[in-house]
Amino acid sequence: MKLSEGVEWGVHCAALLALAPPGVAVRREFMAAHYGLPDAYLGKNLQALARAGILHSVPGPHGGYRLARPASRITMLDVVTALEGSASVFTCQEIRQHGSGALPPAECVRPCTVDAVMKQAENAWRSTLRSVTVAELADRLPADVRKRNERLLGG
Amino acid sequence: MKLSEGVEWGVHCAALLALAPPGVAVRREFMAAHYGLPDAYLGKNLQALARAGILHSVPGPHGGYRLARPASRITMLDVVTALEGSASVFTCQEIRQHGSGALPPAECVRPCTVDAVMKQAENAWRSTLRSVTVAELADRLPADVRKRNERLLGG
DNA sequence: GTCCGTTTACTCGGATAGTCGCTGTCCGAGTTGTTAGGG
DNA sequence: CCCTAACAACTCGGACAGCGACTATCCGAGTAAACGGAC
Repeated sequence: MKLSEGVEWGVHCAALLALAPPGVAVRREFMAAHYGLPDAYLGKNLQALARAGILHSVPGPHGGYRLARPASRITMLDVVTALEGSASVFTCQEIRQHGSGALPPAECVRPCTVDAVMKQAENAWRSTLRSVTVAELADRLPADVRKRNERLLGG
Repeated sequence: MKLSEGVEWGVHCAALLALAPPGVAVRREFMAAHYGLPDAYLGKNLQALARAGILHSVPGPHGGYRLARPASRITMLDVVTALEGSASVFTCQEIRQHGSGALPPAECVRPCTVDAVMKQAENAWRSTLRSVTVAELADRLPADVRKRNERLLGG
């Protein structure tokens, strides 16, 4: 039970792309070098973000990746879901209905309590991630760092 | 990113053990049959719970597992942590300090914003799981089911 | 009848294979900018 | 000088190995009960 390493990469790269001028694509190799990541494998993760409609990929010279919509409309949950899949962390196997102690369907009209608590916990986790946008992550960078990155991406 | 299947087994078995008379151990095979689980592999998970001090294992005839402390003092988080490990779901690799865009240590006095949000989300998740005890799970069973299980375990 | 030693059966525990998904890498498809040639 | 067409370089995209963790299983170590015999 741990998140893929690429989640951290995706969030940081999205926050970095938020500092690029609108419509400008950033090369994959640049982001990989900027954060010291393996170039090819980073592409694997950015692909997933592009498929999810979070990033837009531009091929050819002057190509790269740009945000598919304003950074203020991209939450951390969006990035995590795109990279980890939308499946629940916990999937109830309904073991209460199996084995020698199986409950009859009449007793299982109400959802499994264990599953309910797990879902509630996961919702709390998701809500926290949904409450933070990529734009906010970019804004919370130190001012000088933000300016430096904007200069690197703008030129 | 998904929980081990054994988590569900562990929680249900703990809730079942909460219905057994104090001091009485329940055989592993009984629990496996009760929920339709693979006997040997269930043992692997119960071992982890025993090592974590949640269950107490009793060898020999009339042996089995019993709760190591009152069910009201065992939370779902305890069970999950025992089976999945205490490591964080997200581990910040501090990529902001690596690569060509590495930040100087002076800029990294404050923790990484991404890491902070991830920790906050995970704390929300953990808090929800910590708020429910195994005793409550057992109490929320339908009354007739609870009585039936108590009778199965008591005799 | 009581006590003790042996036997027996039963339970958990760790060590051992199999499978799936994440990690890491490579080369090909597609697009754009460039450049050379002709009008 | 301008237009066109072919070329070349650069970018992402999907297909191909490597590794670790979860899944599944088996047999041995240890224990408590039961049983038989002696006193």
